[in-house]
Amino acid sequence: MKIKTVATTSEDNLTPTMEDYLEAIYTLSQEKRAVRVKDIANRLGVKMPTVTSMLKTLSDKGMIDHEKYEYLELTGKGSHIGSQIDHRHQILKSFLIDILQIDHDQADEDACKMEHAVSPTTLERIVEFMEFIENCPRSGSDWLDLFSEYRRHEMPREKCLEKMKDFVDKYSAKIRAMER
Amino acid sequence: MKIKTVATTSEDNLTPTMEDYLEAIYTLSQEKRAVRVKDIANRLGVKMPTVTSMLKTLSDKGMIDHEKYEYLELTGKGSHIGSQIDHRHQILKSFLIDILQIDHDQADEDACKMEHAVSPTTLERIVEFMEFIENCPRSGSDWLDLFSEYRRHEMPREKCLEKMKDFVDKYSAKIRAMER
DNA sequence: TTAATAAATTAGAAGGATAAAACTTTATTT
DNA sequence: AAATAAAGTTTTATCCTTCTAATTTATTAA
Repeated sequence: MKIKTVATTSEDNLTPTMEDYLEAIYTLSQEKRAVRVKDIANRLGVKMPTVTSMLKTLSDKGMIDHEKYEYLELTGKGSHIGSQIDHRHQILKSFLIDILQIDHDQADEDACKMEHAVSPTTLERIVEFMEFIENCPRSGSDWLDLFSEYRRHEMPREKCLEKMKDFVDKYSAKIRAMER
Repeated sequence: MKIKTVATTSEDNLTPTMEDYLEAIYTLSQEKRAVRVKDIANRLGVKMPTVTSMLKTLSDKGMIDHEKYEYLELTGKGSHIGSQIDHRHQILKSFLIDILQIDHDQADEDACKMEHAVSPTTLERIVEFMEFIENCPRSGSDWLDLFSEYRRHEMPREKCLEKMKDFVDKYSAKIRAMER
């Protein structure tokens, strides 16, 4: 028989918003020696009282150490989660910028929302996909350049043909190299 | 001088949750003649009173027509938004399944969350990227099959070489065809 | 057609995220 | 050190989303 262990506030079901706070605190503490309430508010685009009340919540959940009017620090748990979220953010941002060629600011904005939406499986698959693009001789960075041109509709027949020939030459050389 | 026009409930700032309801109602109304509160509740995994209160909100926003205890219908506006959200969902799902090769259920779950996170720009770029993969002679469906094998770590050297040769033959033929 | 059942709604409550206003504490300046 | 400014907190309130329990309406079966 299963007995539910006294469920207090301290369960670590974090909402996306809480994750955002942990991520912000994590990145801020990497940028400067001390994290201030004001900085968190600025980073997340909310007012200071909102931060204060969230700090209370995160304290109760054992994610941060915080004494009134004093500096705050992530606990081991909080730091771990903060870095995780930041990691997801970086992966998604890289995908948006390097593969989809989204501009920096937009990528950052989208990554910030997507980091809460994407499952671990999908995130891992995105990493594999980026690796695959990089490593497969048929894709790689010149193929991504092609995507860039494709988007701009700058792909007249002759240019395309020329590029295809270029590619097939290099590709054949690669095969010969492998055979040796 | 700008005068703010009496901002009542009827502003159409929709939260992601509201968008989910509109999408659910939209897809349900395509699946069956009448949409029932119970169906919406089931589809979204909430209880019926939650649906009732959201229907009130969406009514106030002019998204649905709904008389107590009677069937409900999307208005033009509501239907338009519902179909838009569904469209985003389909695009993201297709990307997750066809490109990233995520399984169906997981893709559906992720798409449902991502549909609120991804900007129009990024969504459009994903469409272009899928088109590019499909149309560029260097990628295409066999390249995606390669990704599938890559993921499973089934890419011994000989197999890779063999595949590369196969590809270069077909690719060369394609170039010759274009030159004519 | 009435009794039983299913569907929908109301009422009341709670938790999460936010902010304005007022207050307290800490830091800075003179 | 006192005065001023800046940072942080409390209090109070709102909006959003959800729920349970109780009630009402509609549908179905006897």
